[in-house]
Amino acid sequence: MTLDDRKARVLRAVVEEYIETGLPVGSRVIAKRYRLGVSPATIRNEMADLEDTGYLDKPHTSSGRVPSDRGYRFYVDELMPKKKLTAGESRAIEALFRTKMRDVVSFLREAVRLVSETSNYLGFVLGPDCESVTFRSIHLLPASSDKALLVLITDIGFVETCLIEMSEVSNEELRAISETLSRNLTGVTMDRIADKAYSLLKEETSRYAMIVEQVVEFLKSVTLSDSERLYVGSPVNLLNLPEFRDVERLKGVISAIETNGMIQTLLSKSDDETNPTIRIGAENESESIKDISMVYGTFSAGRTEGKIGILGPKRMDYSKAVAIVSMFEDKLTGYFSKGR
Amino acid sequence: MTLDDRKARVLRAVVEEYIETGLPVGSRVIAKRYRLGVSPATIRNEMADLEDTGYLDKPHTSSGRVPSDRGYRFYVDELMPKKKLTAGESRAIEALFRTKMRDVVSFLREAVRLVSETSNYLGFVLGPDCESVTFRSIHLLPASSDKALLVLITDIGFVETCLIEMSEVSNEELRAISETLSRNLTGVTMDRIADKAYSLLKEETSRYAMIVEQVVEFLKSVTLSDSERLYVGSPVNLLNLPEFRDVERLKGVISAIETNGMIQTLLSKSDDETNPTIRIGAENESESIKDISMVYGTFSAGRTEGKIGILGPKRMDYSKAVAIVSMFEDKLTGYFSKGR
DNA sequence: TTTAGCACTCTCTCCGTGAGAGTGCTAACC
DNA sequence: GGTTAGCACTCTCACGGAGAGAGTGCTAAA
Repeated sequence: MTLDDRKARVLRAVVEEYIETGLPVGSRVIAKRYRLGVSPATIRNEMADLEDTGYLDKPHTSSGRVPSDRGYRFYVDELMPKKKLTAGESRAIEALFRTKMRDVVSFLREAVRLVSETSNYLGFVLGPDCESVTFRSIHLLPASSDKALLVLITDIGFVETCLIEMSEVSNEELRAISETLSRNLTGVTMDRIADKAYSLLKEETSRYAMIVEQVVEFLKSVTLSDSERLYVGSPVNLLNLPEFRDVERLKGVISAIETNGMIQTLLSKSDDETNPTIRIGAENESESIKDISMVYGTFSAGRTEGKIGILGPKRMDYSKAVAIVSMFEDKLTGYFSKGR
Repeated sequence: MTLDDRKARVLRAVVEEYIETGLPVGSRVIAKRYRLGVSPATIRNEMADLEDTGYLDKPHTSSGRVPSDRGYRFYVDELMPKKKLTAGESRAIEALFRTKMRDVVSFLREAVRLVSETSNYLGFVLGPDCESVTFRSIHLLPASSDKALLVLITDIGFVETCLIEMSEVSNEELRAISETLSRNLTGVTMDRIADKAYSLLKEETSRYAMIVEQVVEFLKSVTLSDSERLYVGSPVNLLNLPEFRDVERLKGVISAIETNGMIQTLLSKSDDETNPTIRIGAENESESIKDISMVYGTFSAGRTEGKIGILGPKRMDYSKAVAIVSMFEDKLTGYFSKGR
C-alpha cells in the first residue's frame, strides 16, 4: 500500500496545504506553491488517482481535494516531517516543570492548560490510576476539637487529605493510631488497601473503631474514579477553528468529552502502537468525535501510568502535536520518578 | 420612577415572554397569553410609552419589543416573583453538602458544576480569600528520604500541602520543627504569616535553616492568587442559547471570563446592594460582557468570604438564578462555619 | 507521459420578490 | 378620555434565480 514518489509528494502537499488553510485544495495551488515541476493538469491526474485509491476526498464534484482519514494516516506514518518546538515553547514547558507545585492535581491542571495553550487545540490529561500505587505513610493530624485530618502520601507523590470526625481524642492517641495504620498498611497497593484496613478494623475493638471506620471509608474512595482523573482544558481554542463555526458540532464534541468515561474508553483501546499514538477521525470509533483527531502518549508514574494528549480537528498540525506530547511524556515521567 | 399598574403588568409580561422565547414580543401575544383584559391596540400604546421611558427596546422599526437593561432592572427589583427550587433540585444540592468531600477545592469545583447544571447557565465560585484566615496547625511529615510534606490546616478547613526538599533529618527532628512552627505561627493571619515566619527564620541558626526557608517560601505563596481562587463551570450550557449561536460572541465571553482578574474586578465593585446581587448587561461595566448578566452572592468562611454566582444571558431566568444562589450562599456559609 | 485548452459542474454571493409579523396612526366607539 | 378596530406601512426573513469564480475531467496535441 505504498505510493510512488510523485503521488506521495502530491499527497503531502495537499495535506499540508489543507492543514494550513482548511480549504479544499486545487491542482493550481499545488503546482504553484509546491514546485513539483509539473503542470496543474498533471497534478489533477495524480489527485484523481489518489482519490480512486482513497487517500483524498472531494466535498463535491468540482471543488478541490480534501485528505481522507486514510490520507492523513499515510501522511502521519510516512510523510510527516519531525517538527521541533520553538525555543519559547520549550522554555515555557521547562518552566512548568521547574516551578514547585502545591500538589499533583494542580500540577496536572496546569500541564493541561499549557498543552492547550501551546498546541492551540484542546489538551487533556488522564492522571495515573491508583490501583497499583502503594503508599508511603498515613497520618492523622489534629484539626479541631472534633475533627482530624487524614493525610495519605503515595509513592508517586500524590497527597490525599480528608477531614474525619471523631469524639475527643488526644494528640498522642491520634499519633498512636497513625502509627498502627502506617505499620500495617505501608506498601499495600491501593486496590487492596481498603480490604486490608477492614481486617485491621475487625481486630480493633477499642474506642477508636469509629475513627478507623472512617479511615477505611476514605481509603475506599481514594482510588480516584476515572472521571476524577481526567483533566480537560478550555475549549476556547476550538472556537477559533472554522470547522467548529457550526455550534452544533462543537456542542457535540464538548459534551462527548465531558461525558464520563468517553475519553477513557478511547484511550484504553489497543495500545500497542507507537508513542505518541495518533487517532484520526473515525479511527476513534465514536460517532460523536468521528471528525476530530487525538494525539496522546503515556507517561509512567511509579508502577502505574497516565496519559497526556491533544484533541483537535482532523486537519490538526500533527507534527507539532507529536512534538508537544512527546516532550510532556518525557517530562512527566521524569517528574513522577524523581520523587521516588 | 414608578410605573402605573397596567404598564407594570405589560412590562412584566414582555420580560417573562422574552425570557421564555428569546424572540421580540409583539402586542398580540401579550394580549392573548397574558389576559390583561385589553386589546392588542391598547397594549401597543402602553408598549410605545414603555419604549419612550426607556424600559423597552425595538430591534428595528416594525418588530416586537425587547426589554432594555432598565426594563430588566425594574423587573428584578419590583416585578419578579420569588421562585422556589423544585424538590429534585433542592435534593441534589442538599446531597452535595452531605457528601464528604476530599478537600475544599474539589468541593468548590463540585459546587460550581452543580450550579451550572441546575441553572443551565454558567456557574462560578470565587473561593474565600486567605488574607485574614489564620491557621490551626502546621505539620512536617516524612515523605521520602530527602523530602518532607508540609501540611497546613486553616481555620476554615482549607488544607494546603507542599513537598519540600531537605537533607537527612530524622522524624523526631521534623516533629520538633513542626512544633516550633505551630507554636509561633498559630493564630497569625495569612497575610502576615510569611513575615512572621521570616523573623523566626532569622533566629534559627541551626541546620534546619534550609527547611524553614522553604516553609517560608511556601507560606508566601499559599495565599491563593485571585486567578487560583476562581472556579468556572463548563460553557456547554451557553452553547444551547440562541444568543450564542454567533460563535464570535461566545468566544468573547469565554475569553473574558478566563482572563485573569476579570470576574474578580466585577465582583469587587460596590457591594452594598442586597444579596444576591444582580448585574444586568452594561451594569457590568465591561465591554466584553456587556450583554450578559450575573447573579451572585456572598458566603462567609470564618473571618473572610467568597462569592458564588451564575453568568447567563440578559434574558436569563433571574428568579430561578436568585433561588439557586441564595441556597448556595446559605449552605456554603453553613459548611464553612461548621468546621470551626 | 505531459500539457494546453475547453466545456462543464458546483458553490457562493448577490439581488429582488413576496409572505409574514408587527407597528403607528386615525377615526370611531363606549 | 380612554379604548378599540382598521389599515397602510415598514422591516425581516426565506426563497429562488443569475452570474462569477474556482476547479475539475476529458480530449487532443506536443
